[in-house]
Amino acid sequence: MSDDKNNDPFNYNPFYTPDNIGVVNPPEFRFFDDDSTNLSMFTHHQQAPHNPQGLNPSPFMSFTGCLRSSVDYNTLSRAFDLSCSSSEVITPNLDEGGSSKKCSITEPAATASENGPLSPNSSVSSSSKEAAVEEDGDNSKKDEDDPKTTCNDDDDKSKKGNKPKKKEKRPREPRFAFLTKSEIDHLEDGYRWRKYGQKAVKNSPYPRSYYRCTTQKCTVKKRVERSFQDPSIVITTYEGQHNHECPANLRGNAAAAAAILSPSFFASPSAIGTTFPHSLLLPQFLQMRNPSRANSSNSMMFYPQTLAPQQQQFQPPDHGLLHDMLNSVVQKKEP
DNA sequence: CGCCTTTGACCCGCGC
DNA sequence: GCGCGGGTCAAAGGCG
Repeated sequence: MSDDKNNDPFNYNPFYTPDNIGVVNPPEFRFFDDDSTNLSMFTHHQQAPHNPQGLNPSPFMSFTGCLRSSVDYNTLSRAFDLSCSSSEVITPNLDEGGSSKKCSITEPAATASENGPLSPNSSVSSSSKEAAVEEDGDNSKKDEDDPKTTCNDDDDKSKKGNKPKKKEKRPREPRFAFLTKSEIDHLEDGYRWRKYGQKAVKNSPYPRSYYRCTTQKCTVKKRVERSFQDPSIVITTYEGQHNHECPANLRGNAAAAAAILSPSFFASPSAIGTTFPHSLLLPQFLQMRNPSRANSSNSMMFYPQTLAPQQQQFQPPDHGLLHDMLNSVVQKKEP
């Protein structure tokens, strides 16, 4: 699937957006979201010229929002809605003719928000495959819901025993990938994760680790892999939405974080006090505030689009998750 | 003892 | 149909 009819893997740039993906101005960073059938690319300008809703103008707010709920469209919408003109979601809907559907971020996000930010049922209505997964909480997600209890009796051999009933294709939840410059693979983001697998990545000396949120009923997963071309880059892919409060916040870490982080940066105190996550953000924050002090040990990657793909030092993983996700995007756009 | 990581095996989708 | 690779399971062991 990731087989690249794409381009030269060594010159591949997942952050390169051909024209029809959407025009963006530097500087910016982007979030990639992929549910394997719907892939969305979020672009966000670092400078929000206008903040109509009085929301936090900081680009980090977007990031924190993403981390908080991983793929909380509602949060994203608010975060990115700093400037409606500059935020957009490109959703190539592979199921519907395959042509990229480009829309304002308010569209999918608003749909989600109508149902509540964390409601697993927040179906994105029509084309919400991801919502379908979460919502009919039944056992379409056999592994998420406490695998031990759900795989009851007989058919726990779901592993080996092929169920007679045709299994519908399990739609994947939307995903977001973050690139982080860090020496440690598993970055602390405030949530508790349990590692449930590790796989070698093809053509990469670095394995990919699979984590699941340890909170009950929470289906969020994340995958962590390291770019083999730039080992200092950690690619973290979140999948799903947290349906609970960030444990770090509950433990009062948020208060500490809020104490450290200047409110002037985060115009919305509530955003900090209740949801701001995590030590992960701190280095980025420090780097932002004082770039000279920040070394590269743990910093969020931003991709100024001023750099042409060929100019960028960082070469994303050829066979990583981003590659997969981006492949679908690029392939969509190529006739 | 509870929680976590490790790791080999298994499942499944996809391309050939 | 087969092989490959990604994703997941679950037993075993480690650690605090």
